[in-house]
Amino acid sequence: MTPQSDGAARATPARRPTIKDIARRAGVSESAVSFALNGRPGVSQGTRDRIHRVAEDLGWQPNSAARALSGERSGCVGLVLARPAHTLGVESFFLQLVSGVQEVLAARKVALLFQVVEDIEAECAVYKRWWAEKRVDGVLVVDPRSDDPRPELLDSLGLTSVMIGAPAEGERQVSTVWADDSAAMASVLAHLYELGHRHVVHVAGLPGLAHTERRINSLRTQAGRLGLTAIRSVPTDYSDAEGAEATRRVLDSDAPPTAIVYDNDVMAVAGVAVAAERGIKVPGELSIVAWDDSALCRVTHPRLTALVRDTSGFGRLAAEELLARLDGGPVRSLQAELPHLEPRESTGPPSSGR
Amino acid sequence: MTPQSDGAARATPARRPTIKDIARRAGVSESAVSFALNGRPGVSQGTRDRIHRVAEDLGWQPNSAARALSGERSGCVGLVLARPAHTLGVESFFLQLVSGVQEVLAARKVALLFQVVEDIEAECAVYKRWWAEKRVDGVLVVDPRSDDPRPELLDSLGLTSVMIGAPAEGERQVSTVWADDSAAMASVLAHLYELGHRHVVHVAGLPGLAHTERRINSLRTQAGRLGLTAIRSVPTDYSDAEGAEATRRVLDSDAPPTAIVYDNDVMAVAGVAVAAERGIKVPGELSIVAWDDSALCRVTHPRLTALVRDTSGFGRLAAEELLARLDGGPVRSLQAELPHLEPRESTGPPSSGR
DNA sequence: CGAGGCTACTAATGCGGTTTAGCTCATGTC
DNA sequence: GACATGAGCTAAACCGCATTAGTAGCCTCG
Repeated sequence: MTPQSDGAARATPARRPTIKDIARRAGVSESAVSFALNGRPGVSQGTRDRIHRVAEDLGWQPNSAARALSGERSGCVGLVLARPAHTLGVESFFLQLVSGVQEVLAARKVALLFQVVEDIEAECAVYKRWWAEKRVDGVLVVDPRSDDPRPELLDSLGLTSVMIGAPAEGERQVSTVWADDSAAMASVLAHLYELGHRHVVHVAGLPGLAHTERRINSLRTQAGRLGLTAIRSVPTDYSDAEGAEATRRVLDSDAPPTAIVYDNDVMAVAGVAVAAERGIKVPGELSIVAWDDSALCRVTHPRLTALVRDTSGFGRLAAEELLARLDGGPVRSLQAELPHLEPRESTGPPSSGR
Repeated sequence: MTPQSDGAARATPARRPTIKDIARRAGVSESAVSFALNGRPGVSQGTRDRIHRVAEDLGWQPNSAARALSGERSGCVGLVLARPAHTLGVESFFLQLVSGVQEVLAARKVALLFQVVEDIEAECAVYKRWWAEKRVDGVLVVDPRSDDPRPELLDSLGLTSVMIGAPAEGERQVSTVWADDSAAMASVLAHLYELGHRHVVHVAGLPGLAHTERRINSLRTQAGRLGLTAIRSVPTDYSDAEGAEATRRVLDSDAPPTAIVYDNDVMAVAGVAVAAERGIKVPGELSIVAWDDSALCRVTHPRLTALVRDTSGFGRLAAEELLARLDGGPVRSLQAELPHLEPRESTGPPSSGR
């Protein structure tokens, strides 16, 4: 193969410097370099400084593979998203979460391994493989479920992990970062109650997810407390299609609600579209609340009242807890800041006619 | 620290099996195991089969660090997203792209390292660090710009890479996967022209991006060819806010257009909201086209005519090209399937009054 | 029948770090 | 002045795999 015809040929790139190079230039042994660069005792301050200077000069960075092989850290944490491909990408939640996670990880030079899979079985398989390959030091786990198999698996593998979204069940060595969905639901209902709504429907997300269950339960409890009569939750898969479908069914029922709470922004927007389609005035004849704020909620007409969460802050919190755990910290359960309701134009008093 | 009080303590997890374990169980040397498991010659079929069985039994997986250290592959590719945190997460483009990328990578057991940074300088720093740490074998690069510094950097580092979105400039060793934005813009304009529109505005994306420039140029060319009179492009940052703002300015001008083409779905939806706000009928008084389809385009009222691209297919194509390059394939420039227009309810003939 | 060649395997080395054991020399102690 | 001590450094082993350089045994052939 001639150099000029080989598509993959290129000028030899600069060689990566190693601690051996540093040792030679600084006139010390490789071990001294390792000690100095890792801040361990065994080298004088003078030598230490000299080694640091040389390393800087050479632009040395530790070879992550070598470090992972000898030390026990790979400098990498993982995040798996189990979602069928077609439901991906509409919600802003994940990218925001990830951007928060990154902020914290990047500061500590920890990389994030990301994988999208079809279902939870595939997700578990990924954890097993990552563990066997020693690819990650720990993982962030999203979408906790009621009766979730993952904590047990992660525990048995000894993979340090942080669950994002629901408090831990049982005695697992899994930290948790969660938001108080119950209190949030209570604040949404309080808002609607004050406006005069007595008949509210909750278009919920996937039934298996822990936070869905918590929201549904909270809805029941609050309804009892406030003395609301007709309330119920309708499960969906979070897609715009099912959100619209659920809205149609609910509006077609004998006693349609005066307000609907949607478990994500996409479904809420779909709900607005269905109302528009039928000539139902929002908020005059129907009030709408979206769980999770995003640009979406601001581009509809009317703009949507939404439950605002600091999603990227949530990500930061989770990443910090994971790093703390990797540093030997205890298993903890951390609660994120309580979401607050941002009233906009999609909620108002119900029309007296109904 | 006593075991029972140590939060991080846990039952010793199963030890990872190594090729040494396999060698012992199979009664051969470690090298024989390595040969057998990597499909190299030097072992008889019988021994090969036996080794494979033992490896299977033990649930062996290659330690990625060890492999990266001895072989030259890390089994990992990278993707950096340079976006200010607040503009993240609204577009469906990236998650869809990533999900396509994953499909291909997962099949080959290649991991994806993902990073979100603020700007292109930080992006370049990440490439340098990844290279120095030998963390990735190659990278996928998104959001190509006119006058992009990244191909040169990647080339000098010798980091195998695939640009997603624009054909390569110059003589860089960088493959490209791109869509024909010019032809796509032409098809959008043809559609509007046939409906009778002669005055079209293009609410474009970020001015520095290569595909933005291509779309703008194509708009000019086509306008000349079709004999459209008043046409122009307005740059934005892709956000709903700027999309709405641009729409207001355009509608307030002396000669408002009869149709607007938006460079992404979010801005198009924002445009619909502005029209609704002002009581302008869509498509009666204003036709709207969104570049990129998503759930968003289907939940508005009316539903939006959109330019549909197979985004996850795009991701698959890019990932395949990257793997091919890593296997020694030549630098190529691949064109993705031409986007097609999906006419929905937001486009129609212009009102004669205008 | 011995040289040469092939097959099937083993031993040894290296990748780039970390870590343990050991070594040298100056210092303090009684 | 003999001896323990500790600071400051080096040599060597090791992590788990890939790879190169053998080596032993068998077959072929002049």
